[in-house]
Amino acid sequence: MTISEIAKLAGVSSAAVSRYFNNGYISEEKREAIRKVVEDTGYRPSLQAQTLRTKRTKMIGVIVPKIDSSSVGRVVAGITSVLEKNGYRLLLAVSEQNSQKELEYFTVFDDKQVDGVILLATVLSVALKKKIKQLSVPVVLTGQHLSGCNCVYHDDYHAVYDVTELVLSKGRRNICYIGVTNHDRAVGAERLRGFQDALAAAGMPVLEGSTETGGFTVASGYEKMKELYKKYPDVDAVICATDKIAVGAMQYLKQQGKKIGEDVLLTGQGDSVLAANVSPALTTIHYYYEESGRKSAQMILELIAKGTIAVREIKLGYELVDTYQ
Amino acid sequence: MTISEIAKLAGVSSAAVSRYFNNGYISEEKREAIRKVVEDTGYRPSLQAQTLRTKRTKMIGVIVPKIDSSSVGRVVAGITSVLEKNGYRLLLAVSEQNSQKELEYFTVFDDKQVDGVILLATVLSVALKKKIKQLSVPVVLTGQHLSGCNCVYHDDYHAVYDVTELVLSKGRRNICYIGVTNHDRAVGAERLRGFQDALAAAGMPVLEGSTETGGFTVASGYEKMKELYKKYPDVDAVICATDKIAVGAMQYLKQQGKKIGEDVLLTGQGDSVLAANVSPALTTIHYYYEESGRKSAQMILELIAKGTIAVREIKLGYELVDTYQ
DNA sequence: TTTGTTTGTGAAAATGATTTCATACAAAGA
DNA sequence: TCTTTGTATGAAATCATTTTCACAAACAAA
Repeated sequence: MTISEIAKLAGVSSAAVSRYFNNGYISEEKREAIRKVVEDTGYRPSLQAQTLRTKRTKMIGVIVPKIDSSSVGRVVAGITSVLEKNGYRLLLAVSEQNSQKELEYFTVFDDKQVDGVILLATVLSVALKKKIKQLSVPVVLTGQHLSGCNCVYHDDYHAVYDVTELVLSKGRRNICYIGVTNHDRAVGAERLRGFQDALAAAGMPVLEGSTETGGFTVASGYEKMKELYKKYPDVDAVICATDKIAVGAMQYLKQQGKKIGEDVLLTGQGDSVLAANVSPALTTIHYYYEESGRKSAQMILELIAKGTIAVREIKLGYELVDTYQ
Repeated sequence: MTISEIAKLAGVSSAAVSRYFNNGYISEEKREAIRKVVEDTGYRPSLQAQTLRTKRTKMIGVIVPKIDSSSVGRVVAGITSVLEKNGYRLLLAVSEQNSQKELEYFTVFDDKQVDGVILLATVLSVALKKKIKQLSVPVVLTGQHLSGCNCVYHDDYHAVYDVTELVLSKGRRNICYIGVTNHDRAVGAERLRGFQDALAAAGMPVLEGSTETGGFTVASGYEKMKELYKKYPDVDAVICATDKIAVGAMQYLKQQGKKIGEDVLLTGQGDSVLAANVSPALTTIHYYYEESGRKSAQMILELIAKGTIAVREIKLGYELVDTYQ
């Protein structure tokens, strides 16, 4: 079924049918005739043809570092909920934390494949930043702050600052930290800085070699905890950059006979199902992942609708989930 | 940059340029001229126009019940890996376990939006089955068996049969079961049946009210365990349909002072990160989720390439992960 | 020499919509 | 009365490609 067949059946021109669908001028009489034919035939305009003509694909490209992650899942859920209400669809690309792939997907999306791109970023390489600036479709960055670029991110710094203060307030003094690469500004650099500044503000030195850097996995948490423990057997608290890392650390400490929550306080971040169900449950930080997804989606739709708007950088808050009360 | 501009620059017709890209007849001389111009301009054909003309979108629609799930994540990762190698992209739709939405997405995808659909199914309603049959693009069903329909699924029945035997072999006799709705054939009905048949084969009765049915969440596992415990305070093993459910059950049993792995054996399914990191680690079943994704993707690409082929129903195996040795 | 096959070419049709344009009528305002 | 404005219409152009078609040339087989 094409628009001209519908037009013929309704006794009007194809332009009239197009106007019928796009709120153009159309008399009540013809509107009714078209409505009837459309209803009878179940006709729906071809999206491909619309796209070719209007240059709008009604799709948003979403690039995620990995799919099997609770934080990513929550952000995507937020994005989906907004896009759906607005008749947009989500084209998913999984970069597998490979910056080369990330760039490739950007190129693919630039090719008028999508009307906008939401990037759940980890590492913002120079090449990536450059690409973002020169992309022909609007971009929203989620999870990282990049000044001059539309983004929605979390207050990682203050979150970790607060959780470190919390640990200090419980009298802990031998505090270690397990984080991730500084190339990841939000999860790596900012969280570490929050830890360091909170210690400094309390007049405590950051102990030599008391911070370790590893990957995003349980296994990495385990390994890094092992190394810390060699250097600091009297460690009484460990702040971790993610829940998974904290769970790995917990495994190692338990093996050493440490009682978590008593001998050693352990904190994660992300408020995942995992954090709530290890025992004892992890003290963790709840970030508003769904909200960041919703905000990102709203922002990209706004950018598409209004062309360029003033750059907005949205910082979301957090909640402390304290299980050691 | 359009194909005719390229043609003009290369001194050939637009048809020649099209043939250049699509392996049609073209002389060495012109091929070289076109190659040069294409290289200089960085021209890439418009996907929208190609789609309109060829009716091929180079996209596969993937419908998932939810995104924040480790099993779904793993299947999608498998799908992505195969699609990517073949120049296809993945259009993701999240049904949020809402069968109405599932149907809607099917309709949207049917509209020549995608070249094929992979459905990670939970409940196969009559309406859904009907829709699958009459869809104009090929469909592959993942995670559920539907005879006469291309599908990739797991041997849920024997997996649970085996794990139940394992529990029996450890001398347990008061065994309960927490599952999910029978409307989900694979996770609900088949797994329960495996449990029941294993008991029957061992000459044991399935105790009155010893099987509970709830949702897919930790909270549901907790609640259902509570109810079972009221009826069977001397329960010595609980088989659960998923890891999350098992973790919920574990929480309740621990609160009752039960030692997991001694007083009560507890088994989950899915071999998730969660299962490995609660303590004690859950005995669980590893299903080949990534493989099911890869197989599904291969199948859908084959269906697209060759038109209809003989229906294939692929059953994948499993591994027992026994932590109570 | 004729016939057939393979290779090569560009003009033009086709894909299915939106949008521009030219035109027309009626009502409102000056 | 004359001009403006808003509503309404369909023919035709447009979007960027692939595909069909008609036609040639080259070469082999009959």
